[in-house]
Amino acid sequence: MKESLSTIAERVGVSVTTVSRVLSGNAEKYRISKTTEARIRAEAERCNYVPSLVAQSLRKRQTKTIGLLTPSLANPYFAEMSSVIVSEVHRRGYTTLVIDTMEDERNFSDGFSLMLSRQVEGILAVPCGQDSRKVEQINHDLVPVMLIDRYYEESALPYVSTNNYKGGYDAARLLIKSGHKRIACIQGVRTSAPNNERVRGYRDALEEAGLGGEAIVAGNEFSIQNGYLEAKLLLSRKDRPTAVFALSNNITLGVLKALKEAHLHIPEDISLVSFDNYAYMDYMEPPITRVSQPVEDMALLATKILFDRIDGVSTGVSQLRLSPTIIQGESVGRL
Amino acid sequence: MKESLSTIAERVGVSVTTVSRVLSGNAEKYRISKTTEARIRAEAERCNYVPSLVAQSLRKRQTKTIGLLTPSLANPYFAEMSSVIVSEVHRRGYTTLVIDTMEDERNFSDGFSLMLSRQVEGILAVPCGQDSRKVEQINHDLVPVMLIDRYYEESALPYVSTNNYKGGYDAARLLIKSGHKRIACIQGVRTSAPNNERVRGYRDALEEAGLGGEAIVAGNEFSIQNGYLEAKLLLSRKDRPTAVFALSNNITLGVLKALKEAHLHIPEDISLVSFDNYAYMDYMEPPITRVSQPVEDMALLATKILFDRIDGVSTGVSQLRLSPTIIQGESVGRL
DNA sequence: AAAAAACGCTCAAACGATTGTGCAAAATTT
DNA sequence: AAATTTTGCACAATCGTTTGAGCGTTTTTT
Repeated sequence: MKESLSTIAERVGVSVTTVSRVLSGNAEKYRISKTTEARIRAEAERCNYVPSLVAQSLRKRQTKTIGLLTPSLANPYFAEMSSVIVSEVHRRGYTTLVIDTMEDERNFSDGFSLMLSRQVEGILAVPCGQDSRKVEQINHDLVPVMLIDRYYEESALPYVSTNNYKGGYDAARLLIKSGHKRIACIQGVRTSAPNNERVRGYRDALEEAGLGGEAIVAGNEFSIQNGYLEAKLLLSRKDRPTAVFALSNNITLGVLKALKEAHLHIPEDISLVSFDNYAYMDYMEPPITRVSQPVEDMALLATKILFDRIDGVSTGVSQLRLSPTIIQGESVGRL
Repeated sequence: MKESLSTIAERVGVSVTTVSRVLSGNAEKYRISKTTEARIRAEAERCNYVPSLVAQSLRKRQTKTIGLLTPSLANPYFAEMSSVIVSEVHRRGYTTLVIDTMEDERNFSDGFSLMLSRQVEGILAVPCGQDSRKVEQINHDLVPVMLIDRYYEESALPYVSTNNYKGGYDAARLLIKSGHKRIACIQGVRTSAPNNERVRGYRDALEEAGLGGEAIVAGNEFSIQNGYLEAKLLLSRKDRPTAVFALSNNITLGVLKALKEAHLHIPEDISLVSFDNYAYMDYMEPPITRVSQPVEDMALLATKILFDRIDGVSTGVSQLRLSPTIIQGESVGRL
């Protein structure tokens, strides 16, 4: 049932070497006769021979495999990213091993070790946690590592990310230009570099407009619940904000729930800008104005750089931030 | 840099065998002295030894790997499914190789071959296309295959799917009980078994209520555009339906767009029931009533059955359909 | 007709692990 | 003190490939 070079060799009556050379397309190079070649090919065909990539990997010392460590496949943002990566890796003749770290630093670290023992030729990872040492050592000594979306602040590890600062800045500018002064920002996890960059952009925009004192930054999780709770608190303030900037799609959903409970309408009573772009946002009432991250480009670029490194094409230090774009909905009112 | 049993053996001054036995935890069994064991462990630790799963796989003839073939990781439904599978497989000490077939039958078939050459011990797949022969042969001769979500009509291949018939039936019943008689159904691809089961359930419910003649089934794709176009057509009929049953979340989004353009409000002017469940549906205006598929349970069950088969625990023919549940929104009006 | 070249294929080692068997030295029993 | 058992480890084959080197035949060259 399970065929190998030797079972074929035996039946055809030649050596394993010859079979290998024929089936790997080197018949000509090693002067195997047309007749022998044909007989071997026929037999391989007949018995449905499939070469063992495991054996090939061992011998050739390349597994044609890359590892992907994502914090949550269930999150559409990372799912889309993974989708692009998996396809692109496949297009290049490699296969992807996927591990979902579930936002856990321990899983992340163990995942790396697993990838190493599986001899992957490169690793694409969305990091969890703050400690970059292990990753740096692996990247330096063993296989190329490429970070996506998140990165370590003080590290030289290459990454591709959204220009989150610009996203935060542009969103805040948009609201300011529409006349808003009390603009609250509901953030996600505070240890995440992208989150902090968004907040920094938001703060700078306010500062620039002479609204530095008005900045309100709340929240600590990229979840619906966090968005809901923080929005509840914001709405109960005496000086209720006139606009909310939600730093993720889930936070936005939570905000929407709170607004609904307070019978507040967008954009008449309050304005809303979200981070992240999903199709459904166009179909909300009203459509949500949002900062769209270039997920596909990020994934493509990260994959390309990783493969360049695998192929030995030096690209120097690459720490890239791609510009987000604003998608206009109708959730921002003029004051 | 790259350590192996032999580099360690050499440095410690023992045989490869001994190192192997110590590091695989069999020191006791093979009477390796405590001192030797300690020296080997220390050296392995020092040089960051990571065993090669590739070499182990070749020798032990088990790769501890399973393959996952999904039609579109970018689709949140399959992303969630994949998320559960990847985690569950990982929990069992295996790793998942992922291929995105992009709904292409050729990719699907090639993906299977790739998985085989990588010697996976089992395959979880959402099939594309109609031809089950290759899959059946592989399942019979080589490695256990388990289908999820979709399945082949006339095949004995094991699968876990939603009870789509019940989903279609229940949704239609719900609308009928609310007084609707002209209930249109917008479907997805007509070669998909789940799609057809949903339609069959819908038809049976209408039939039962004496509305057999009223059935309207339109559409041919699980896309926003299809939902939009078909809804446009439906709305332009003289006998406009009073309710729409959209067979996927994307179709629903398309319907919403068409309704908005026609200035029709849900549920006053028209009712809507969707298939698939996503958090955002609770935050639409109004929240959408929908048929929720038990994605997590399906994924868990499929994975369990696959592993049972890998472990040689016979489970007989398992073709399972799990009941969907209806999540009540406010998108269905009484007539 | 002898020498050289081309032909067609095989040998054997290697990749990095695992594992049944074997064997000398030490410890124990008789 | 001889026989037996236990201890502690090594040998060598194996998994399924790849690959440099080699070797007998046939064909071509001179």
